[in-house]
This record gives sequence, C-alpha cells and structure tokens, in this order.
Amino acid sequence: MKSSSKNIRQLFVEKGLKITPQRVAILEAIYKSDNHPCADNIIKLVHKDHPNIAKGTVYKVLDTLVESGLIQKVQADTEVMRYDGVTKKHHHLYCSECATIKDYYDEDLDKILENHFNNIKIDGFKIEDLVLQIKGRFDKC
Amino acid sequence: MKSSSKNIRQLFVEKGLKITPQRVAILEAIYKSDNHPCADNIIKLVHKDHPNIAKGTVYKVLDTLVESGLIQKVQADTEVMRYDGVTKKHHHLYCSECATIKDYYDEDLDKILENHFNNIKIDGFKIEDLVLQIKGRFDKC
DNA sequence: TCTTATCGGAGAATGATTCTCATAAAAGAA
DNA sequence: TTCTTTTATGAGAATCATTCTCCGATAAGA
Repeated sequence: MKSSSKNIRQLFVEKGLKITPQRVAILEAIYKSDNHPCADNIIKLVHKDHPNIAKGTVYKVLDTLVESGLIQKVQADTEVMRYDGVTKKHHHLYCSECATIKDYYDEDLDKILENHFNNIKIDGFKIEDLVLQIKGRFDKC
Repeated sequence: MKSSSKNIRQLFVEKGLKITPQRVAILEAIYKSDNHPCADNIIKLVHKDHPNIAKGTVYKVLDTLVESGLIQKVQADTEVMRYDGVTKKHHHLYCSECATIKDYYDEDLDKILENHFNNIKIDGFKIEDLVLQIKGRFDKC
C-alpha cells in the first residue's frame, strides 16, 4: 500500500466515511490531477487503473467527497447557466439556502481590488475582469 | 410601440444586430426579470406574450446577446462542473482562451477582503466565503 | 463469521443545451 | 414598393452531463 493511499484512507476515517477502493481511487485521481478536473476527466483517470468503476459511482463519490469537505466544487453550485441583464460592473451574492443570486454593487471594493492588482501582478496572466463571489445566506432563509 | 421597446431596438442598432420580434421580446424579458433568470425562466416569461418562440431560438438569441455585450452570463462560462482537491482558501484564474482554471493564493488579498467586509456589512446577508473570479488570459494563449 | 447498513454496477431516464435544415423574415438596394 | 441576399427562426431530433433505479456486493462493527 502506498503511503498516499494510506493518507487518503486516514482522511476517510476522520470524516467518518467508509473506505472503499472506488473512493480511494477517485480521491487519488483528483489529488494527482492539477487542473480542476471535471467528472469526465476524473472518470478517464480512474479508468486507467480501475476500468470497472461505473460513471454513476464516480458522480456519487464526488458528491460524497464534496459533502465531507474533502474536495470543493469550482464555479457554480448548479450546472444551469444564468443570465444577467446588468452590464455595469458588479459582484454577486450567492445564497446557500435558496437559489437566489443577488447583484452587489460596491465601488469601494472595486477600487480596492483594482489597487491591489495594480501592485501585485500575476505572472503570465493579464486580468480583464474581477468578479467576487460572495457566498453565504440571507437572514430570511 | 412602447418606449422601452424603442430603447431596446436602439440597442440592437448600436450593436449592429438585426431587430427581430424574438430578440426584442427576449431582451425585454431579461430586463423585466430581476433575479438572474436561467434560460428556462426566460423561455417561460417570453412565452406569456409570444408562445410561438422556440426554445432553440431563445438559446441562440441569448448567445447573440452575450456576444454583443448586452447581457452577461453569471457564474461559469461552461455548464460543466469542475472539482478542486485544494480546500485551503484560494481564488481562481479563468482563462478566456483555454479551459484552464488555475488556483490563485493571495493572503494579502484575503486580509483586504476580510477587512473590507468587516467594515461594510451587507444588509440581511451573512457572509460565509469569498471567492474572487479573476478573468483574463494567459500570455501563452 | 455474521449482520446490516451502505455502497457500487449497469444502464435507463432526465433535462439543459445544441444541432439540422427547411422556411421565413430583416435590411439594404434598385 | 419590390427584389435580393443574408441571416434568423421553428420544430424537433440529437447530444451530453448528470441523476435515478434497483439489485447484488461489500465494508465495518458485533
């Protein structure tokens, strides 16, 4: 047993998750992968060593890993694209309880961000836009 | 003809887009809608007054409007969910040319944001997490 | 080893989005 | 206005990521 596998098993124990070969293989694949793989990437990676793991299983395991906090979803909480008629610069409040996405305007924030990235350049990357995802919940939810 | 419709027609002219009843109806629906409608919401809204507009048309018009800059997509540029094995706090660089999403760590930025939202409370909303979407392009792209 | 809750495999079902292609309509020219 | 050409639309099939169903398998504690 490789030590990385042992570490992964330990993570499952800490989270109270059953240790299964499928879960170990999937989390290993994510750790090995460096570019935010989508489910299909993960399925292909996992299939190199474990060709019998079903697609549905990978999706279920990914949900389990997200719920336990071992991995995160990138981008959106839903796969449905949403549209915004407001083209003025603004940010978004995402409620973890309801599906609301609310516009958030904050010119001070815009200035702070602009100032920050004037001082700190990101190597090899040219910034075109900055959008802050403010995640939380509305009091009413 | 309502003035809002007239304004919308003017917008199309400015962007060099053909004026069609479908496009007018769809952009009107987005302007009337306040909560970042998804395509299906828009289809339902549009169908109230224009029951014959096809779903496929709505999708095509939405793409056209996004390309022209009259509306924006919220959340992701793709509907495919991607996963991240890094649970340490970080932000993301999104390249508009390639599909890469790169992790970006910046503790100064985290402090600045934290400080900002300690001073400026958002009414009726409790912040749980702040993730900056840094959009732009890699030099190599 | 046994028991039981939970998990995984296989493939069908779902649902958002895209594609195809024939018809219709917009916009500029005459 | 009428014609011409380009582009848009409607209808519905196709695609593709994701979810669901259901039954057999397996992890983990007794």
